[in-house]
Amino acid sequence: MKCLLDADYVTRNDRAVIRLFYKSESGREIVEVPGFEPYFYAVSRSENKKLADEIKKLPGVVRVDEKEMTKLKDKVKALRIVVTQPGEVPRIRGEVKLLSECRGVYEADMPFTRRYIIDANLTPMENTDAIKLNVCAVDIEVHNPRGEPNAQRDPIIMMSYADNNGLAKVLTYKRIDGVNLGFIEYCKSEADMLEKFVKTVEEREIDIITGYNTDNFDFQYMSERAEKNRVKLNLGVADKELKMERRGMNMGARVTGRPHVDAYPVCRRTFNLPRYQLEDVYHSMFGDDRKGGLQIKASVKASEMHKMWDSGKKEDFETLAKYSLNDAHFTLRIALELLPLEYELSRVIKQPLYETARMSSGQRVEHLLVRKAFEKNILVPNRPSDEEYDTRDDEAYEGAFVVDPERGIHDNIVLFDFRSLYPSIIISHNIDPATLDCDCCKEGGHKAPTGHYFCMKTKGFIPEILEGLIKRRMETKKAMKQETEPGRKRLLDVQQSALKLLANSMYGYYGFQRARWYCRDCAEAITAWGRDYIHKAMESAKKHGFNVIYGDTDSIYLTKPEEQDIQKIIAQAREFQKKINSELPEAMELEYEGFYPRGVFITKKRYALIGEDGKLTVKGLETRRRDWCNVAKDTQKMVLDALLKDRDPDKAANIVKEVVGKVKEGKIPLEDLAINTQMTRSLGGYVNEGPHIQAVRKAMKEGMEFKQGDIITYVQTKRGDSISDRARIIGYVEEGDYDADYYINNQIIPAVFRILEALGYSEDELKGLGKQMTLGGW
DNA sequence: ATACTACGGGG
DNA sequence: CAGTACGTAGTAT
Repeated sequence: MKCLLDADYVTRNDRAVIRLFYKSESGREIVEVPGFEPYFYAVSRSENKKLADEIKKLPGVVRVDEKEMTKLKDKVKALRIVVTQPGEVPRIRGEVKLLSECRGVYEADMPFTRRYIIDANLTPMENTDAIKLNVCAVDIEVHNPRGEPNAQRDPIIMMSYADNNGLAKVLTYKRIDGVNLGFIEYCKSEADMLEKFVKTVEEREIDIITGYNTDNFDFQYMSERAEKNRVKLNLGVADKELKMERRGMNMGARVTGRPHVDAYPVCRRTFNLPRYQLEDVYHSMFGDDRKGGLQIKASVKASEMHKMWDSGKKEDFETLAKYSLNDAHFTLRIALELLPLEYELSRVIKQPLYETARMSSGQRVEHLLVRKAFEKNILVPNRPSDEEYDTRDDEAYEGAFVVDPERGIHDNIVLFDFRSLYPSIIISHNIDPATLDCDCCKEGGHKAPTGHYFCMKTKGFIPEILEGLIKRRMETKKAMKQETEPGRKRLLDVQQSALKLLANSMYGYYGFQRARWYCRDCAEAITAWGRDYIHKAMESAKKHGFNVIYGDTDSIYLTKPEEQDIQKIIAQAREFQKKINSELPEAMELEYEGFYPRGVFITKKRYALIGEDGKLTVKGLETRRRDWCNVAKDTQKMVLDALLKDRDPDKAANIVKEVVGKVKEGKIPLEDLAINTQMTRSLGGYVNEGPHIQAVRKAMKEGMEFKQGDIITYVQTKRGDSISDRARIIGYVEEGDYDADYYINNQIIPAVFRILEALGYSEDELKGLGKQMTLGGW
């Protein structure tokens, strides 16, 4: 019994060798597989032999043979081009593309290891119920006296570690008299600390490394510090060095053989929260229960950290160490909760955990399809070119059904989710790019409300996969009901959720502009059919005496203003749900998603809800970004609280007026007006120089230095012509020297008006200029 | 109107 | 390293 944790390849004697990293009951195992050959496909215009002969002449080509494949609706004899090395593929595919007889190349952009896992039909992360995986969490603290830490200058001061076998410790290299914390392991230096961390991972036989934002911060930072200290971060199995790789615009920290799972992107996908700071996520999952961490609350502001380190005080140092360890504990607990689903997704998609834990829902679907395409000899469509992407972007369709909300505050809201609707529609109407407007069903196909039709004779590739997922889910749910052992039951529950996730992503995939199997007509047909059902559900809700206050794509929000008793409202909603589900086709289901005591609805896609536990769900309104000043962010928060917690719109409006008044009087401290924006490129690299760059240019004349990657903290002053011209680095601004109009009109009002406009307030009124003039007033 | 630039988490 | 996110919003032009 084995569990495939990871895979990569190395090149030996100019040949690629696949390495598979397993964990079994008896320990670790690395299996090497030589002899797997890189290949891709080409399709000729008409003469396969002519094309094959030309390809065979190209250097690096080992051989060319024919393979019968399905290309969308057609059968083609594709040329399978085997080459010497994975790295040769880009060059050879480019040369093949240029041949006049070549119509197109396919599957020439698939990373070698992924190709192997598919072709060899491997499943990663099997047997995680039987083989215990050792999981650790890591967190670092750095010395950051100048705000944003800079790895070239600021050392790591502490590293905390916690694993699922009970070891938790803080590594650090500063000794302070009187400190007696059992969990501290003292190191000689930063370099020694880094090495001790690597040693810990090795000795504890860690299989999965987790952290929070470790892709873009901790490991990136460790990696730079290690280089600076001339030590190697050989965290991987077989002394493989930690490798930072570009994944889109983000980084990924890759540890060979011990998959690194950054819990942050996982949380982003799994939960819908207003913020995703470690503390927020922990509390939303476990409430105030701190048993996962220390009993002591130790919260430290980022800006205080270096002071606490430098002070040399026993208390400061202890607080810092406890805080650090606490974060590792929190991360570990969050990760242990989320990992089972990630393991399951890795199994279903059949790609390594490191990859699947970073995939968006569109990518997950795509990899599943690529795998199934291999099994069915279907030629995988190419990813869209930039031009094709732009075309798809322009043809963005009015797909989703969104009802304009009833603006304002609503009480006692019941939310139903209609998501399984779309999978059912795809299956029952056989919606697939290859069944779309087929030649055989011009009469009698599945006629969509959009005018297109879908084949009745041949089952489509995607509907078939979807049906498989749903059948599997039904079986899993059935088994779950019969299962009595809690551990096994939980496992089945995770399995069915993974299948549900994938099934529910299929519709979105058709409309996903980067999809290989993108199909706008399919997506449109799905929503068109969906509208019929959602309308039906809404009508039925109305008959049951509910108000439909809002609906978007697959969800409906209901209220019953005349009923005060919450239990009765929920009971009646359940009754409605039962009724509608009895009328819907069997596979379709309206699900109860939750009850919200209150919500404020503004426009489509913009609303805020408060749950029974006091948690806010905010959609399309948030200004919690570093390029908004604190005054704007804080005012928005106060407004939402006044509306949702106190149900008092006038209080909300008065808060705004009060803040606006203070801004006008020049009473707001500069730090609350500071705007932070990253300088993402070097100075010469800008075509348009926004406020932060112009502030930088002025400060440079005064002798300050800036470089790419710096976070620019600036204030809008009164001095200058345009907005950009008036921006100044905060250090060159006196208290009170700020552009009140800018802060009112471009920060505070935009942040709150998008909420308060729904309640009938005018901008002028919020600015304290009195009620809006009506025409009658003239 | 269109192009460019930035946000998120982490300390 | 056979691949380079995402969806949205403000400011400049």
